[in-house]
Amino acid sequence: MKIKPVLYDDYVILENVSPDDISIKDTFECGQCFRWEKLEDEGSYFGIAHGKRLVVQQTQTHIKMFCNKQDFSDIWNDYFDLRVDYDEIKEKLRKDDIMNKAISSSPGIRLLNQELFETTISFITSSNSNIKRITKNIKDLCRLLGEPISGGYYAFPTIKAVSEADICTINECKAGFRCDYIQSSAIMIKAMSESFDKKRYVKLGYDETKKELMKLKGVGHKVADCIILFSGISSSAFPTDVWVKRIMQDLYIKKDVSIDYVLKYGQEKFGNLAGYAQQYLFHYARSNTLKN
DNA sequence: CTCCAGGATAAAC
DNA sequence: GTTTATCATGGA
Repeated sequence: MKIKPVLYDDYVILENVSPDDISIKDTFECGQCFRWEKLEDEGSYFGIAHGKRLVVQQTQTHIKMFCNKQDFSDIWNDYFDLRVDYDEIKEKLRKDDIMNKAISSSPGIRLLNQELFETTISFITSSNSNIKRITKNIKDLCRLLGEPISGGYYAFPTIKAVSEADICTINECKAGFRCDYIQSSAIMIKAMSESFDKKRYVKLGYDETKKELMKLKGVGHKVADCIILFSGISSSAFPTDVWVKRIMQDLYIKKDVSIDYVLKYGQEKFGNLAGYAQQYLFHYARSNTLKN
Protein backbone atom coordinates (compact mmCIF):
# COMPACT_ATOMS: atom_id res chain seq x y z
CA MET A 1 0.00 0.00 0.00
CA LYS A 2 1.10 3.48 -0.78
CA ILE A 3 1.20 6.00 2.04
CA LYS A 4 -0.35 9.27 0.95
CA PRO A 5 0.43 12.13 3.31
CA VAL A 6 -1.97 15.04 3.34
CA LEU A 7 -0.16 18.24 4.20
CA TYR A 8 -1.72 21.05 6.19
CA ASP A 9 -0.08 24.17 7.60
CA ASP A 10 0.55 22.86 11.12
CA TYR A 11 0.26 19.11 10.75
CA VAL A 12 0.37 16.19 8.35
CA ILE A 13 -2.07 13.30 8.21
CA LEU A 14 -1.36 9.81 6.94
CA GLU A 15 -4.86 8.70 6.04
CA ASN A 16 -6.24 5.18 6.05
CA VAL A 17 -3.26 3.79 7.91
CA SER A 18 -3.91 1.10 10.50
CA PRO A 19 -1.42 -0.02 13.19
CA ASP A 20 -0.90 -3.13 11.05
CA ASP A 21 0.42 -0.91 8.26
CA ILE A 22 2.50 1.36 10.48
CA SER A 23 2.82 0.99 14.23
CA ILE A 24 4.60 3.95 15.75
CA LYS A 25 4.71 2.06 19.05
CA ASP A 26 6.52 -0.96 17.61
CA THR A 27 8.68 1.24 15.43
CA PHE A 28 9.82 3.45 18.29
CA GLU A 29 10.10 0.71 20.90
CA CYS A 30 11.88 -1.99 18.95
CA GLY A 31 15.35 -0.79 19.90
CA GLN A 32 16.41 0.93 16.68
CA CYS A 33 16.08 4.42 18.18
CA PHE A 34 16.44 5.83 21.65
CA ARG A 35 15.00 9.32 21.60
CA TRP A 36 11.23 8.84 21.35
CA GLU A 37 9.23 8.98 24.53
CA LYS A 38 5.69 7.92 25.09
CA LEU A 39 3.31 10.73 26.05
CA GLU A 40 0.35 10.45 28.40
CA ASP A 41 -1.98 11.00 25.50
CA GLU A 42 -2.95 7.58 24.16
CA GLY A 43 -0.87 6.56 21.13
CA SER A 44 1.31 9.67 21.19
CA TYR A 45 5.07 10.02 21.11
CA PHE A 46 7.49 12.90 21.32
CA GLY A 47 10.93 12.89 19.78
CA ILE A 48 13.76 14.90 18.31
CA ALA A 49 15.69 14.33 15.09
CA HIS A 50 17.69 16.64 12.87
CA GLY A 51 17.40 19.17 15.67
CA LYS A 52 13.62 19.32 15.26
CA ARG A 53 10.93 18.34 17.71
CA LEU A 54 7.98 16.26 16.66
CA VAL A 55 4.81 14.89 18.22
CA VAL A 56 3.26 11.88 16.50
CA GLN A 57 -0.24 10.61 17.23
CA GLN A 58 -1.69 7.32 16.09
CA THR A 59 -5.27 6.10 16.08
CA GLN A 60 -6.80 2.98 14.56
CA THR A 61 -7.34 4.79 11.27
CA HIS A 62 -4.62 7.37 10.80
CA ILE A 63 -1.37 8.96 11.94
CA LYS A 64 -0.97 12.64 12.64
CA MET A 65 2.37 14.46 12.75
CA PHE A 66 2.56 17.93 14.22
CA CYS A 67 4.97 19.64 11.87
CA ASN A 68 4.83 22.10 9.02
CA LYS A 69 4.92 21.17 5.34
CA GLN A 70 8.52 22.15 4.93
CA ASP A 71 9.82 19.97 7.77
CA PHE A 72 7.72 17.05 6.64
CA SER A 73 9.11 17.19 3.12
CA ASP A 74 12.67 17.90 4.25
CA ILE A 75 12.89 15.54 7.20
CA TRP A 76 10.05 13.33 8.36
CA ASN A 77 8.91 11.83 5.08
CA ASP A 78 12.30 10.25 4.67
CA TYR A 79 12.86 9.64 8.39
CA PHE A 80 9.79 7.41 8.59
CA ASP A 81 10.70 5.67 5.34
CA LEU A 82 7.32 6.59 3.87
CA ARG A 83 8.37 6.15 0.25
CA VAL A 84 9.03 2.46 0.76
CA ASP A 85 6.27 -0.09 0.16
CA TYR A 86 6.36 -2.43 3.14
CA ASP A 87 3.59 -4.66 1.82
CA GLU A 88 5.92 -5.68 -0.96
CA ILE A 89 8.73 -6.42 1.48
CA LYS A 90 6.52 -8.38 3.86
CA GLU A 91 5.09 -10.43 1.04
CA LYS A 92 8.57 -11.41 -0.10
CA LEU A 93 9.59 -12.36 3.43
CA ARG A 94 6.52 -14.43 4.22
CA LYS A 95 8.07 -17.44 2.54
CA ASP A 96 8.13 -19.72 5.54
CA ASP A 97 6.06 -20.33 8.62
CA ILE A 98 8.59 -18.67 10.91
CA MET A 99 8.85 -15.31 9.17
CA ASN A 100 5.12 -15.44 8.65
CA LYS A 101 4.61 -15.63 12.40
CA ALA A 102 7.26 -13.04 13.17
CA ILE A 103 5.75 -10.53 10.76
CA SER A 104 2.27 -11.18 12.05
CA SER A 105 3.36 -10.42 15.59
CA SER A 106 4.52 -6.91 14.62
CA PRO A 107 3.45 -6.09 11.05
CA GLY A 108 3.67 -2.35 11.61
CA ILE A 109 7.39 -2.08 12.31
CA ARG A 110 9.31 0.22 10.00
CA LEU A 111 12.99 0.97 9.65
CA LEU A 112 13.76 4.59 10.41
CA ASN A 113 16.33 6.56 8.42
CA GLN A 114 18.23 8.14 11.28
CA GLU A 115 21.13 10.56 11.26
CA LEU A 116 24.45 8.85 10.71
CA PHE A 117 26.42 10.37 13.56
CA GLU A 118 23.62 9.93 16.07
CA THR A 119 23.17 6.31 15.05
CA THR A 120 26.89 5.67 15.28
CA ILE A 121 27.29 7.08 18.78
CA SER A 122 24.04 5.50 19.97
CA PHE A 123 25.07 2.01 18.97
CA ILE A 124 28.59 2.41 20.28
CA THR A 125 26.82 3.13 23.55
CA SER A 126 24.69 0.02 23.16
CA SER A 127 27.44 -2.53 23.44
CA ASN A 128 26.85 -5.03 26.22
CA SER A 129 24.10 -2.82 27.62
CA ASN A 130 20.33 -2.82 27.57
CA ILE A 131 17.79 -0.61 25.86
CA LYS A 132 16.61 1.09 29.02
CA ARG A 133 20.10 2.11 30.03
CA ILE A 134 21.18 3.10 26.52
CA THR A 135 18.18 5.43 26.39
CA LYS A 136 19.26 7.10 29.60
CA ASN A 137 22.90 7.39 28.50
CA ILE A 138 21.88 9.06 25.22
CA LYS A 139 19.52 11.43 26.98
CA ASP A 140 22.29 12.49 29.34
CA LEU A 141 24.77 12.88 26.49
CA CYS A 142 22.33 15.20 24.71
CA ARG A 143 21.83 17.24 27.87
CA LEU A 144 25.58 17.49 28.42
CA LEU A 145 26.68 18.33 24.87
CA GLY A 146 23.62 18.96 22.73
CA GLU A 147 22.27 22.29 21.55
CA PRO A 148 19.28 23.39 23.68
CA ILE A 149 15.91 23.40 21.96
CA SER A 150 12.87 25.19 23.32
CA GLY A 151 11.07 23.44 26.14
CA GLY A 152 14.17 22.24 27.93
CA TYR A 153 15.05 19.69 25.29
CA TYR A 154 18.32 19.10 23.50
CA ALA A 155 19.38 18.20 20.01
CA PHE A 156 21.74 15.29 19.56
CA PRO A 157 25.28 16.70 19.92
CA THR A 158 27.22 17.59 16.80
CA ILE A 159 30.40 15.84 15.70
CA LYS A 160 32.31 18.94 16.71
CA ALA A 161 30.77 19.06 20.18
CA VAL A 162 31.54 15.43 21.03
CA SER A 163 34.99 15.44 19.47
CA GLU A 164 35.99 18.51 21.47
CA ALA A 165 34.39 17.40 24.73
CA ASP A 166 36.45 16.58 27.78
CA ILE A 167 36.35 12.90 28.72
CA CYS A 168 35.16 13.85 32.20
CA THR A 169 32.11 15.49 30.65
CA ILE A 170 31.38 12.47 28.48
CA ASN A 171 31.78 10.22 31.50
CA GLU A 172 28.84 11.98 33.12
CA CYS A 173 26.48 10.16 30.76
CA LYS A 174 27.38 7.02 32.72
CA ALA A 175 28.07 4.86 29.71
CA GLY A 176 31.09 3.47 31.53
CA PHE A 177 33.90 2.02 29.44
CA ARG A 178 32.00 3.02 26.28
CA CYS A 179 32.66 6.71 26.97
CA ASP A 180 36.20 6.16 25.82
CA TYR A 181 34.93 4.70 22.54
CA ILE A 182 32.51 7.60 22.11
CA GLN A 183 35.25 10.17 22.45
CA SER A 184 37.86 8.56 20.20
CA SER A 185 35.30 7.67 17.53
CA ALA A 186 34.01 11.23 17.49
CA ILE A 187 37.56 12.48 17.05
CA MET A 188 38.18 10.01 14.21
CA ILE A 189 34.91 11.02 12.54
CA LYS A 190 35.82 14.69 12.84
CA ALA A 191 39.11 13.91 11.12
CA MET A 192 37.27 12.03 8.35
CA SER A 193 35.44 15.27 7.60
CA GLU A 194 33.34 15.01 4.41
CA SER A 195 33.93 11.31 3.92
CA PHE A 196 31.77 10.40 6.90
CA ASP A 197 28.67 10.77 4.80
CA LYS A 198 25.55 8.71 4.27
CA LYS A 199 25.27 9.30 0.52
CA ARG A 200 28.87 8.28 0.08
CA TYR A 201 28.32 5.09 2.07
CA VAL A 202 25.20 4.24 0.08
CA LYS A 203 27.28 4.43 -3.09
CA LEU A 204 30.13 2.52 -1.48
CA GLY A 205 27.88 -0.41 -0.62
CA TYR A 206 27.42 -2.68 2.38
CA ASP A 207 30.76 -4.52 2.51
CA GLU A 208 33.05 -1.54 2.03
CA THR A 209 31.02 0.70 4.33
CA LYS A 210 31.11 -1.89 7.08
CA LYS A 211 34.85 -2.27 6.71
CA GLU A 212 35.28 1.46 7.06
CA LEU A 213 32.94 1.87 10.01
CA MET A 214 34.68 -0.94 11.87
CA LYS A 215 37.82 1.18 11.99
CA LEU A 216 36.05 3.29 14.60
CA LYS A 217 36.63 2.44 18.25
CA GLY A 218 33.80 0.44 19.73
CA VAL A 219 32.40 -0.60 16.36
CA GLY A 220 32.49 -4.33 15.66
CA HIS A 221 30.30 -6.44 13.37
CA LYS A 222 27.10 -6.00 15.29
CA VAL A 223 27.35 -2.27 15.91
CA ALA A 224 28.44 -1.64 12.31
CA ASP A 225 25.39 -3.53 11.06
CA CYS A 226 23.13 -1.48 13.33
CA ILE A 227 24.61 1.78 12.04
CA ILE A 228 24.25 0.70 8.42
CA LEU A 229 20.69 -0.52 8.87
CA PHE A 230 19.25 2.16 11.13
CA SER A 231 20.73 5.11 9.27
CA GLY A 232 19.30 3.74 6.05
CA ILE A 233 22.55 2.97 4.27
CA SER A 234 21.74 -0.63 3.37
CA SER A 235 19.14 -3.23 4.28
CA SER A 236 21.62 -6.04 3.66
CA ALA A 237 22.85 -5.54 7.21
CA PHE A 238 21.79 -8.23 9.67
CA PRO A 239 22.63 -7.08 13.22
CA THR A 240 23.20 -10.27 15.14
CA ASP A 241 23.02 -9.93 18.89
CA VAL A 242 22.15 -12.45 21.58
CA TRP A 243 18.42 -12.19 20.84
CA VAL A 244 18.74 -12.74 17.11
CA LYS A 245 21.25 -15.51 17.65
CA ARG A 246 18.90 -17.16 20.11
CA ILE A 247 15.84 -17.08 17.88
CA MET A 248 17.70 -17.97 14.66
CA GLN A 249 19.25 -20.98 16.34
CA ASP A 250 15.97 -21.97 17.89
CA LEU A 251 13.77 -21.59 14.82
CA TYR A 252 16.03 -22.08 11.79
CA ILE A 253 19.46 -23.50 12.50
CA LYS A 254 18.46 -25.97 15.23
CA LYS A 255 21.88 -26.06 16.88
CA ASP A 256 24.32 -23.90 18.80
CA VAL A 257 26.57 -21.93 16.43
CA SER A 258 28.74 -18.83 16.45
CA ILE A 259 27.48 -15.26 16.04
CA ASP A 260 29.38 -15.06 12.77
CA TYR A 261 27.62 -18.15 11.45
CA VAL A 262 24.21 -16.67 12.26
CA LEU A 263 25.16 -13.41 10.53
CA LYS A 264 26.11 -15.15 7.29
CA TYR A 265 23.17 -17.51 7.51
CA GLY A 266 20.74 -14.61 7.81
CA GLN A 267 22.28 -12.66 4.98
CA GLU A 268 22.27 -15.64 2.64
CA LYS A 269 18.70 -16.47 3.52
CA PHE A 270 17.20 -12.99 3.29
CA GLY A 271 19.56 -11.15 0.92
CA ASN A 272 18.97 -7.44 0.67
CA LEU A 273 15.90 -7.80 2.88
CA ALA A 274 17.98 -9.18 5.76
CA GLY A 275 17.65 -5.97 7.74
CA TYR A 276 13.88 -6.01 7.60
CA ALA A 277 13.75 -9.70 8.49
CA GLN A 278 16.03 -9.05 11.43
CA GLN A 279 13.70 -6.40 12.83
CA TYR A 280 10.66 -8.67 12.73
CA LEU A 281 12.64 -11.50 14.29
CA PHE A 282 14.18 -9.31 16.98
CA HIS A 283 10.80 -7.99 18.02
CA TYR A 284 9.32 -11.48 17.90
CA ALA A 285 12.09 -12.89 20.08
CA ARG A 286 11.71 -10.18 22.67
CA SER A 287 7.94 -9.99 22.73
CA ASN A 288 7.78 -13.42 24.34
CA THR A 289 10.28 -12.56 27.03
CA LEU A 290 10.71 -10.04 29.79
CA LYS A 291 12.62 -7.06 28.51
CA ASN A 292 14.01 -4.12 30.42
C1' DC B 1 25.36 -12.42 46.36
C1' DT B 2 25.42 -13.58 41.16
C1' DC B 3 23.88 -13.01 36.50
C1' DC B 4 22.72 -10.48 32.46
C1' DA B 5 22.28 -6.67 29.18
C1' DG B 6 20.97 -4.99 20.96
C1' DG B 7 29.65 -6.36 22.34
C1' DA B 8 34.32 -4.79 21.45
C1' DT B 9 39.04 -5.09 22.47
C1' DA B 10 43.63 -6.74 23.22
C1' DA B 11 46.10 -10.42 24.54
C1' DA B 12 46.90 -15.24 24.27
C1' DC B 13 46.49 -19.59 21.90
C1' DG C 1 42.37 -17.09 12.39
C1' DT C 2 39.82 -18.33 16.77
C1' DT C 3 38.99 -18.33 22.03
C1' DT C 4 39.18 -15.60 26.45
C1' DA C 5 39.30 -12.18 30.30
C1' DT C 6 38.09 -7.65 30.97
C1' DC C 7 35.76 -3.51 30.52
C1' DA C 8 31.46 0.20 33.92
C1' DT C 9 26.91 0.35 35.32
C1' DG C 10 22.29 -0.77 36.76
C1' DG C 11 18.52 -3.82 37.30
C1' DA C 12 16.64 -8.35 38.42
